[in-house]
Amino acid sequence: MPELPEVEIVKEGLRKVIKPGVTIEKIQFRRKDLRSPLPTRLKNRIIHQKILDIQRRAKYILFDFENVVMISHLGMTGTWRVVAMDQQLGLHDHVVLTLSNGKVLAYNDPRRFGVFDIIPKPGFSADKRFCHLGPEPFSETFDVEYFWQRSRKKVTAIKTFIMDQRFVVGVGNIYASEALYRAGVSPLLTAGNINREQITLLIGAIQQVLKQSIDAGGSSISDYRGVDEVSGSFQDKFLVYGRAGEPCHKCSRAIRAKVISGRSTFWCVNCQKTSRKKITEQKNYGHTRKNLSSTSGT
DNA sequence: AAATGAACCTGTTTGC
DNA sequence: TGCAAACAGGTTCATT
Repeated sequence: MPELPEVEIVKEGLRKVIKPGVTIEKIQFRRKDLRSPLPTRLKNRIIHQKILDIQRRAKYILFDFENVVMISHLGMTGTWRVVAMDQQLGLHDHVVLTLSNGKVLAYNDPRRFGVFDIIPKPGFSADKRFCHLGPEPFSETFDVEYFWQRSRKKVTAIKTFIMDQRFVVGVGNIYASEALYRAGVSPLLTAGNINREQITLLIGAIQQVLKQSIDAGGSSISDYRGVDEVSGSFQDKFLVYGRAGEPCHKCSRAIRAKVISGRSTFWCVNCQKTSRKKITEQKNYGHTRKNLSSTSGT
C-alpha cells in the first residue's frame, strides 16, 4: 500500500497525536510476529520513556527515544489509527500503544508484511534495514551525476531500477509508473542506457509526483487511510497506474500494462520512449523508419 | 556480482 | 450464484 507519500502522511498524523514528551504507558503485542518477530524483550526500553520526535526514513516511520529508536514499516497493508473509546480491537490489530495523553494507537496489518521493532541507538546506523538505503528523493545527493554514475552498466529495466531502495528510497510500484510517464521514459528502457537529459526529467518527475501526492494526502486505494481515517485523493490523479486499455491523456492511445520484475507496470507506448537516440534518428532519418520501428520494441 | 523469481500473508476482485 | 484463480501499495531470500 504505502509508498513514500503515504508513509509521510501517516508520520505526520502520528506527530499530531504524539507531541514531544508523550510516553508510552503500555504496549501490547497481540501476536508474536509480523514479517519478523515483535520485540517482546525490548518492550521495557520504551515503556514510560519520552518520545522525543517522530520522523520518516525511506518507507520507515521512526519514533525517536533517548536510547532507542522504535521503527514501523507498513508493508503492503499496514495502518495506524487512533482507537476510539468505545471501539473494539479487530482481528488484525497486532500492536496497541496506550499513550500518557490517554490516546490509544493501534497498528493494523492483515497481510503482516510490515515491521515493528525497537533498535538500541548505538547500533542503529549499522542496522541491516537502514545501512544500505539510498538517498531520500528530495535530498541534494539525489542529483543527475549520482543517478548517472549509479545507473551505468545496469542491465535491469529503469522501472525496476528506480524502485530499488538501495538506489533511491520511497519510490514504489505506483509512483514508478507515474514518474516514468511524466518523464516520457519507457519503463522498459535499460537503466544503463538512460541519458543525462532523461535522468534530469526523471529526477524532476519523481520529485514532482511524490510531492503532489503528499499535498493530496497520499493515494487511497483499497485499504489505505491516514491516522485520522481520512482518505488521500492522489489516486484520482493517476495518469497511467491501473488504466490499462484506457486512453493516454496526451495522445489518446491505449495505456499498456505488462508485468516487469513481478510488478504490474503501466505506460504509454507512444509517449514513453525506450531510447532518446531512436527518437532523434526517426526525425533525422525518416527513410529508415520501418527498420527502426521494428527494433524499437516499446 | 547482478538480476530474476519465489516466498511471505490475507482479503478482494475477476472470470468461468 | 458459486467457486477458484488472479491480484494487491513491499521486502528478503534463493537461484542462476
